Amino acid sequence: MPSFGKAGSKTAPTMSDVARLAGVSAMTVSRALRHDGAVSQKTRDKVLAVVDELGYVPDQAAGALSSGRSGLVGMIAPALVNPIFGMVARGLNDTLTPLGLQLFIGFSDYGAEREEHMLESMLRRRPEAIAIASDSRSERAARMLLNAGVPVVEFLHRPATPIRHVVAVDHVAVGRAVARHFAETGRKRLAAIVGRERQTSNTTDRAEGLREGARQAGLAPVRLISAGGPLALAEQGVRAAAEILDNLADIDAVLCPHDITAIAVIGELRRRGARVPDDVAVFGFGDHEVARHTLPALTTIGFNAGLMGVEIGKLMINAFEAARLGRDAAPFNLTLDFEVIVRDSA
Amino acid sequence: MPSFGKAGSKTAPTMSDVARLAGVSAMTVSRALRHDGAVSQKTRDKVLAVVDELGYVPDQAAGALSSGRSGLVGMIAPALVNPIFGMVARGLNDTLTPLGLQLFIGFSDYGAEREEHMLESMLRRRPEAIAIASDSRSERAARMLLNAGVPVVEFLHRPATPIRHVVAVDHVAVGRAVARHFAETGRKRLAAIVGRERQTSNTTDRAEGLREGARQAGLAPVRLISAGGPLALAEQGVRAAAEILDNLADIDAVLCPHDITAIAVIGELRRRGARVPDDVAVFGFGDHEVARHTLPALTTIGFNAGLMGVEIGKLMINAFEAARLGRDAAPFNLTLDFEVIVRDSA
DNA sequence: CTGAAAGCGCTAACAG
DNA sequence: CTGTTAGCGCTTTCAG
Repeated sequence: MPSFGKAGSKTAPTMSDVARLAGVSAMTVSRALRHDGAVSQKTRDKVLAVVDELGYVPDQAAGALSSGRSGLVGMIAPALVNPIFGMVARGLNDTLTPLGLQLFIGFSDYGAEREEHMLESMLRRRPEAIAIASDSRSERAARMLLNAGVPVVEFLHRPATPIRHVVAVDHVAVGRAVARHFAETGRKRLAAIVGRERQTSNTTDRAEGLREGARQAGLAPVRLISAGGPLALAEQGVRAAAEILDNLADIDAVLCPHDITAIAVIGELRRRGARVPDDVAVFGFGDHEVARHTLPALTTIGFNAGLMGVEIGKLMINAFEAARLGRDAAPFNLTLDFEVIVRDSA
Repeated sequence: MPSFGKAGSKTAPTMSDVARLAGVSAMTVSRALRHDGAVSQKTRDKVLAVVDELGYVPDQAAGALSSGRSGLVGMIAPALVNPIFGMVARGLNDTLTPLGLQLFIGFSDYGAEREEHMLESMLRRRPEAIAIASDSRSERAARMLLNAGVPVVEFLHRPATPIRHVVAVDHVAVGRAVARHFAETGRKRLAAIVGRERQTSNTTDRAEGLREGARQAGLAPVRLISAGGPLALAEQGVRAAAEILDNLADIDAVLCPHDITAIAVIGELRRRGARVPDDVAVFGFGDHEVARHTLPALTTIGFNAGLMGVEIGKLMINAFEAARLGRDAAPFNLTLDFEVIVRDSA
């Protein structure tokens, strides 16, 4: 009777346990399991039978250490509860899985400090590529990204000085498109809800576009409503609606950071007696799956978040290929289309 | 000038590089970095200075291999886009972070096969604990969980035969509570939207409770509407509403698997001329942040998903502690409270 | 408080 | 097609 490990011990079987029972070397087990190199069908079958019998699961930490490939791709996003990031993650994951790569996700909770921490713990795992959507970023985090030595893809929002690759939506253009819609539908005094004060983010970019558009259309200057802090999406809407009613009573159109926020704005506005869109037109962002079902149905901006994930993945694959050939992939800058979806709220 | 690695090479600095530059042994660097054992303040400072200068980031694969601790906790959930899981992840993550553990998340997309795959790739990383919410589960997956050798916490739904620990909501009780509400508000013919045919899941459990409650209240037998497949939440609602209008015209109350589904049901019902709640009362699940803001505001079931994550984490910590003492943590079975939140849709 | 030796479980690079 | 040898970069264990 073959023995491996101490009898009755709970330690997981190792590759040499499998090798011994299969009557081959550990190297052959390794090859059989990875479909690497050539292993005769007969040998492979025997190995796989033992693997199955033992319930052997290879230890990837050991494999990673030895091969220098962690099999991990990191993604850092501001929040998991924002479904846009969930969809991006899904698209990215689907693109990476066929390559044997796993997606490792971290949330920064919209904080530069937390993001920096997340990034550092992610780097400890030696990811083979990094996708990151930053809301704000510390200098140290930027430096880490620059020196990561692996492909970095910033997404959703194009930073002023990108690390290298970017897959984004042109948020300024979104803001302009929204301004155009508001102008065409007779709105005069626009407002935009933005995150708290920051260098620049997608909400401030859209606000900037809205401002430009408003100016061009000869409308009053756009008012900014700060949602303040990393609040839940709906909570931001409640605050913003209160702000409009209490301090910005002349506003007749508002652009929200997210559809969920827009729904809350509408709800709160209505609760306090204002009519939507009659008194205030409300514009969402993201075309969340419920946007078409609410009353009023949301006028919003749609873009393909899943595709965004897929494109991020393709960029990474491309960069891997370039690295394999000893080159650096040229910085790639992809702007995804968006769509103005006019429904009933604006 | 000290040298480490090949000049100009892009390989990340290792612990011995740090050690050499700091004039100490690698072991001392290791200790200084982990605040483990005793290192004089002076030595520690010197080490940290070098670490900073080099931008050294320890390789956790090596650490994991050597220490036998991966620093990872795995979580497997059906879908990332369902915000309930995002909130659980957040609570769990917050509980684990202070212990230096990272959460590694995988999505099964509501498929047993995918779940099995996810679980296997997760096991390769040797997680120190596993949280899993299964919609359906293969036998092999169940075996893997049983033999994982680390604490396993099943959550959200209590399976018929739990692996060990469970943190769940009593979905049958939820169903009964909903039936009670429907009965008290004069509804006679109830329906429940459930996932596709499966052994048992939280939607089928709630349907079961609804059925019991209806029977007790002397109402007609509950009709089941199969949402079919791993559809998006809203899409399920659209299908279900169509089913009601086309084939179940006498239904006057419906329980939905999720608030997002409920919103879609209401939207579609209304689009096709039915009134909510007058013709059909619609009950959601989850108390999503928008539930209180929609028109009509959603009547739904609320429970604290973040707390669920926290409790899962506490259970794990408890199990770690037990293991440290050479014992096995007794199976723990936690049922979280829920709340019937009556608003306008039912 | 610090260091030296040994090895975690795998895979790269050669041999045969 | 298969095996051997040598590490990967840390941490454990045991000395000092």
